[in-house]
Amino acid sequence: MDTWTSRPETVRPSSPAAPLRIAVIDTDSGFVQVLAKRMGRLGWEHHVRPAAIPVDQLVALRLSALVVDLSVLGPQAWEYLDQVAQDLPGLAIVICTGRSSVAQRVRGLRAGADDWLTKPCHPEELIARIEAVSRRRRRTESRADAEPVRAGELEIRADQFQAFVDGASIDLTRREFELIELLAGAEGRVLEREEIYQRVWGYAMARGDRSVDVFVRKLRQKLEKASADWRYIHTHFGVGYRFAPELAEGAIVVPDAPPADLAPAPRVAAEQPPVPLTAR
Amino acid sequence: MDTWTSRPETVRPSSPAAPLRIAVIDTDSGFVQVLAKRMGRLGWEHHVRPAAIPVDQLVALRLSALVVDLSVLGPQAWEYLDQVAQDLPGLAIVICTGRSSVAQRVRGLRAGADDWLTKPCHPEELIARIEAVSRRRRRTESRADAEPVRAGELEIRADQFQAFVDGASIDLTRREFELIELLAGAEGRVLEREEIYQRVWGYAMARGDRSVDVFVRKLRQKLEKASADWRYIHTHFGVGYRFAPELAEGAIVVPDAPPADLAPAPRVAAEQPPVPLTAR
DNA sequence: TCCGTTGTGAAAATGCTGTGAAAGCAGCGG
DNA sequence: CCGCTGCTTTCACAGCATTTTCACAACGGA
Repeated sequence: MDTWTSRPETVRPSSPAAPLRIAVIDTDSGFVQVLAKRMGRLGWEHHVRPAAIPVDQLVALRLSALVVDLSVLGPQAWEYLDQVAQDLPGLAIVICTGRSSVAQRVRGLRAGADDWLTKPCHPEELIARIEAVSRRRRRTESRADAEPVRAGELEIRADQFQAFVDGASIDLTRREFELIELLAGAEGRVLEREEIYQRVWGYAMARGDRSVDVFVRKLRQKLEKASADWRYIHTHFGVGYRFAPELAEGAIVVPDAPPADLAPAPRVAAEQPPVPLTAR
Repeated sequence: MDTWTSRPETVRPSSPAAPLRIAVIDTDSGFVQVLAKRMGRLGWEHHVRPAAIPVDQLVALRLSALVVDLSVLGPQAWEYLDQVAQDLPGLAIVICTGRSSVAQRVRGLRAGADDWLTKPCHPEELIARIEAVSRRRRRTESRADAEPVRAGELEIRADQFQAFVDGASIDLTRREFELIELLAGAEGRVLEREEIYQRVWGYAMARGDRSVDVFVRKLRQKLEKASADWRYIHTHFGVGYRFAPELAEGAIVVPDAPPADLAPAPRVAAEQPPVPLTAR
């Protein structure tokens, strides 16, 4: 074996980024214990379970990654893997299990697993693989210090889970807030329903689910009531929604400091034809 | 060993999504040959090199993933890995190399490698791991950060599902957009109707289906209205269509700083014979 | 000139989105 | 334990944007 092994093996410190949330499904108490300690020291939140975690509970955990020993799951391992991968497409899955055939590993990876590690393995390698697999994921930046987003007359304050117009709360529910936060954060991009659902609800959208539409309606109602001259959420037919504050047609611009006559482009227009609700 | 191994090991067919672009840096000709054949059959574009590929060349290759045997790189392996990971953060890196220590693997993964596979290994497992890694990679990138394509007066923005002229939306529907996106992406190549249909509609075109023609017409109409001096979509009789922005015959080239008196582009010479729509 | 291919306009079919309301659910105070 | 309350999910329907289909005209190539 040649030279690439010869250089010093300094291990770069792991990034201090946002803490990961990990669940480990395993019964090997020794292994799990070491792992838990290591994750604790890294500041990762972790849950250890000796059996499969139902999908809806997984959703509630809002994990970054799931580590599974397939042998713990018994005969339903593949089924479980399929289901988790399908319902939580954003979740990183690392399989860490005993001896296996190539075909099994291939099957697992194709089913949606992100990595497959064979036991016995060194905990540090597992940690490194979890990191590698989660690297792209920029989960929750702490809401606390996120500065308020302003758009049109709207002010979105992540630290309060609330949006304001003129300093008055719009009175959004949690989901409504998460939705508008996501849309507003996407900065004018069109978001597809599936992506919206996935990121707000935390799991895959069932075919035919209209929740996103319904919440968009509720948002539009509340926004309309509080900030009538503005249109914030635009529909892209067959695609999804886009957030962008725009003055409603027919809205009269009231200047901040009234130089009433040289009026900076009062965009009005008498009888405009009614605006179709869909933008494109 | 228990029951999870007992279920049938049907391997799910890999997704028919966009073909991957892979480079393999390895000197093990036998292994590489098998690999290349397999990738070929999957429709992946692949390059095989017996030595490190300079970073600027890597950029030009526009890869989805890079497979490296570190032992080929010699003493500069780590350095190279660091550099590639840093300069091409969007590139998936799979290390496939001979025996290694845990510390080496950890180091490689921390440095930015997405996976590490130990030789000897089964080509199919490597393929599956490349797929897994690309899958994850692609999820995070999506259309969001794809930069706009410009052609003639046209700007195609994937994140908006829309095309613009002068910053104004052309008002394309979803299918129209997907069609022009495909055509523009093919950059001057002639695409056959079957291929267009297959890639935009997602399934095989029925004999006699005219949808493609109809949508080309709609696109041409909208493009003509917004960007009259340009012809973008060219018909190739008996074959299909080709996208290429070309100044219309008879269009007057308006200089950047227009001499005010010869008027803003009164396009057209008197009766030109109508331009044949078909190019050849 | 003839035949198959492509352009065109409009009708018909499809299926997406907006909407109001009812049904499900979780938390709470009594 | 019960019923209330507010939020979320589901449903059915109306309206209409988009897509598909069709018949026919125009055109390209031999």
